[in-house]
Amino acid sequence: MYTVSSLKAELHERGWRLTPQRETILQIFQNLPTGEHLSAEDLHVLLQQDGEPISLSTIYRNLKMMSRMGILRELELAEGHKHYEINQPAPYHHHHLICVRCNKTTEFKNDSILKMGAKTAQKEGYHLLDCQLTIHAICPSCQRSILPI
Amino acid sequence: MYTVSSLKAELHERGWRLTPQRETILQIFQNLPTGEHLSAEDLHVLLQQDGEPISLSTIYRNLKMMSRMGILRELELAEGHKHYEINQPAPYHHHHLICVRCNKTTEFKNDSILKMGAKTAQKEGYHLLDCQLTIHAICPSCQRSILPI
DNA sequence: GTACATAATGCGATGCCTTCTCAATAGTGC
DNA sequence: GCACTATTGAGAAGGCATCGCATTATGTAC
Repeated sequence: MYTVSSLKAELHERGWRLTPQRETILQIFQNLPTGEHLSAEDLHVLLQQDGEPISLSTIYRNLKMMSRMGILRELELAEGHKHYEINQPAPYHHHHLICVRCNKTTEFKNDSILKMGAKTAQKEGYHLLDCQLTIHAICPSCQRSILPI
Repeated sequence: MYTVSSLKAELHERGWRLTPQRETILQIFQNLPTGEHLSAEDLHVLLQQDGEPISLSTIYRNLKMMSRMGILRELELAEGHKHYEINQPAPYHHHHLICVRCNKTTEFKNDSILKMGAKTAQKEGYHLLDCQLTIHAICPSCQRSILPI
């Protein structure tokens, strides 16, 4: 599990600082039930409710930073804005099946996908951060409905 | 290859119409070299240069519609806006490796991923439209640079 | 412990991609 | 050819995300 002290170490390596805001954000994601993901706005509201508000600018900046460090995954689901979740190795690592009509999102696991992703990145000399298989499809219920696309 | 007449048939099934604009957009994507993808804006400019301008509203509407029909793939690369390309089966089907620092995007093929995606969709009763493995990583050149994240 | 350099925060303004509204246009079936 | 209505085009509006800058505060050196 990625800890606050490993975050601190990694930040210091680059001459950056550990702030209470960064620590809080990391902890929120660590305590989130597996497979739950938050948008920047969700996180903003959640923190206000918890009585430790963090400005939206800071949230956006740190979500982006933590994604680029490989700590978080940036998900493009179907709602038109990004979602974030903690980035975990197998066997917690998972992927998403999305209905393009009702936006219903289902998780599924498949460890060989992560292996393939790692192999591809390695072959090209890339340092892997995240690897997501996103399936766009139409769910059974939407297939039955006559509603337009 | 998906043709104009199959587009027409599929539109008519739903009570929709084949317009010159839709025909033009489909043809542009069909004639694009494999692996090239366009943003809405790219397409808009391209059409103006070709002397058959189509309004941005219409472009956005039809790109979305054709993605939801499974004709186009909607790609989330790293530039902050969507890109589109024609959706092709194996062995043309491919995936993307993206450097989160310089946004360099590389394609790679792996037919077993499409098979897994199809199997997953089928198992859940979904009608598959598209399946993309997106790898976020840091390219060799950016690993060497000292530049911040 | 104190002081300093500068990274990070918060606020509001700004930007950009995308969607919406609505009158005008044009496919389709009869 | 006519009626019906899906579609288009133009501009306005919306929403997510980023930027600029004054203020705050972390980490380091003394």
